[in-house]
Amino acid sequence: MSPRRGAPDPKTMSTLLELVRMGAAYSSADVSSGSLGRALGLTQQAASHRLIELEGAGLISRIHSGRSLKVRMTPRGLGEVRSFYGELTEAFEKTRVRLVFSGSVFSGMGKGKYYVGHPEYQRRFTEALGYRPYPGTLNVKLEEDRYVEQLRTLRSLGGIRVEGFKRGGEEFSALTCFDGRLSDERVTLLFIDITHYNESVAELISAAYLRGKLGLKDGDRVTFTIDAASLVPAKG
Amino acid sequence: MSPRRGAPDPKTMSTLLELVRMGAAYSSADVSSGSLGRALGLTQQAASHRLIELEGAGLISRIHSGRSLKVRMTPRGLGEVRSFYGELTEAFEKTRVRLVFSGSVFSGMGKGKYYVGHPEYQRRFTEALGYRPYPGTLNVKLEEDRYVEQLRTLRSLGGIRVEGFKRGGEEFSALTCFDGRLSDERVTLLFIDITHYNESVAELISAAYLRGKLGLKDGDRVTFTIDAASLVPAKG
DNA sequence: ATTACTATAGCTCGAGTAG
DNA sequence: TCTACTCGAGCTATAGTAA
Repeated sequence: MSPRRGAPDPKTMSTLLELVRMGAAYSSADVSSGSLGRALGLTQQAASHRLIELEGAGLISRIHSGRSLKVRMTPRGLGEVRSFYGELTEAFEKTRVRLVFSGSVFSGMGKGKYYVGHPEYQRRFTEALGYRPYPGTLNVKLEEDRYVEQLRTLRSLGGIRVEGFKRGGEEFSALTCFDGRLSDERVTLLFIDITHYNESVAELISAAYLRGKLGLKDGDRVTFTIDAASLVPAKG
Repeated sequence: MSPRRGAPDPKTMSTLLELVRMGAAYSSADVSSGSLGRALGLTQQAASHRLIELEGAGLISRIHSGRSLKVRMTPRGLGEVRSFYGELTEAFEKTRVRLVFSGSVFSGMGKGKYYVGHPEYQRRFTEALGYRPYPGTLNVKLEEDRYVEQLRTLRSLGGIRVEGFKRGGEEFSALTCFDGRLSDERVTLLFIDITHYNESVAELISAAYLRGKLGLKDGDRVTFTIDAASLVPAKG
C-alpha cells in the first residue's frame, strides 16, 4: 500500500484487492466495469478506466467475451497483491502492545488455587505457556477506569488460547492468556471465559508464589505490564 | 479498502496503515509530516494535509509537542484499520483456487509404488489426507506450458504438509499435498521435495487404483482439478 | 444490457512561503 | 528545523454518448 519499494499506489492496490474478491486471482472472472465500480464506489466509467490502466501496467489481462469482460490477474499482478498482503500481515503481527496496569491485591475465594492446581489445567498451561504455574491466582482490583478500559481493549486482542474441558461432571472453562511482567517476575493474565469476577479484576498466574516472593498482602498496590501479540482481533 | 459499508477510501486507509507501522496504533507516536510523506510517496505538505483530514474525520488525534507532532489513532480509527485487516484476511483465506490441469498418463519407474506403499508413508498419508492411498502414483505429463506454469503457481500456495523421515538408512522426502478430483475420484497431487521428475510432471495418488478403475493406459489424456486452500503463500 | 470514448468538473498534490 | 497555509497545475472521476 505504501509505495515503499516501488509498490503500486493505493488506488491500484484497492482495485486489485477487489478483483481478488471477485475471483480473478487465479482464473478468469466475469467482471463488469459496472459491478467493479459499485464495489469500489466509482462510476462504471471510472472502473472501466482503471481496468484499462491495470492492463497497461501488466497487472491484469482483459479479454472481451461477448458483451462481458473476462479479467484475470497476471503473475505480476498476483505478486503485487501477495506482497502487499504479506507486508501488511507482517506489520500487523509485529505490532506489539505494551499496556501498563495498576491496582490493588485482594484475596479471592480460593477458587483460583483449586482451578489452576487442577492437573489437567496444569498440563495445559505448561504446554501453552512454557512454564508450570503456581497453583493459585493473584487477583488485582483495577480501581481506575482507564485500566478497566485497557483491560477491555486487551480482551479483544489475540492471546494464547487454552481450551476448556470436563472432568468428573465438572466443567472447566476455556481462557485466553496474555504474557507480562510484575516486578521481575513473568506473569500471565487470564481472561477466563466463565469467571466469577467482574471486568475490573485482573487474574494473574506465575511460576512462583507471588505473594510470598514479593511480600504482597491484601490492599497492596501493584503495577504490571502486559504485552499483547498484535493488532489482530482475537479469532472466535 | 473497498468502500463497502462506508469504509474509508484507499487514500485514507493507506495513511492509517502507515501510521500503524509507525506505532501510532495504541500509543502516541512521533510522526512528522515529512517522514509520513516519505513513507507514502508524498510531499510533506500533502502528508500534513492528510493528517489534518484524518483528525477531522475523527480517526486520529494530533497533538503538537514542541516542534514535533504526536499522533495516535482514536478507537474509531483503530476500528477502521482492524476491520479492514479482518475483511482482507477473510477474503484471502476464503479465496479458494480451483485449477484445471490436462496431460497424458505415463509409466513411472516404479518408485511411486515403492514409496507410497511404504508403511510409514501410508500411516502419514492416512493421517494427513483422511484416506489410505493405493500404493502407487499416477504420473501425468503436462504438455502445455500454461499447465506447467499453473503447477508452479500451485507449488507456492499453502497445501497439506507431510514431513519426511528416515528408515533403515534410507531417506524419505517431505512433500506437500493438494486435494483435487479426476473424473469422480478424489485425488491428491504431491509436490515431493526431492523428486525424480521435472516440473512438468504431476504425481497423483488416490484411494483407488486409478489405472484400473478408469481404464487408463499410457498416453491417455486425463483432466483433473486441484483445489488450493488460499491465496496466501505457503509458510516456511 | 454491456464497454469505453471525449470533454469537463472537481479534487488532490506540490511549490512557495509564513509562522 | 518543524507545521501548515494559499494557489495553481495536473490528474482523476464523472457525465454524456457512441457502439
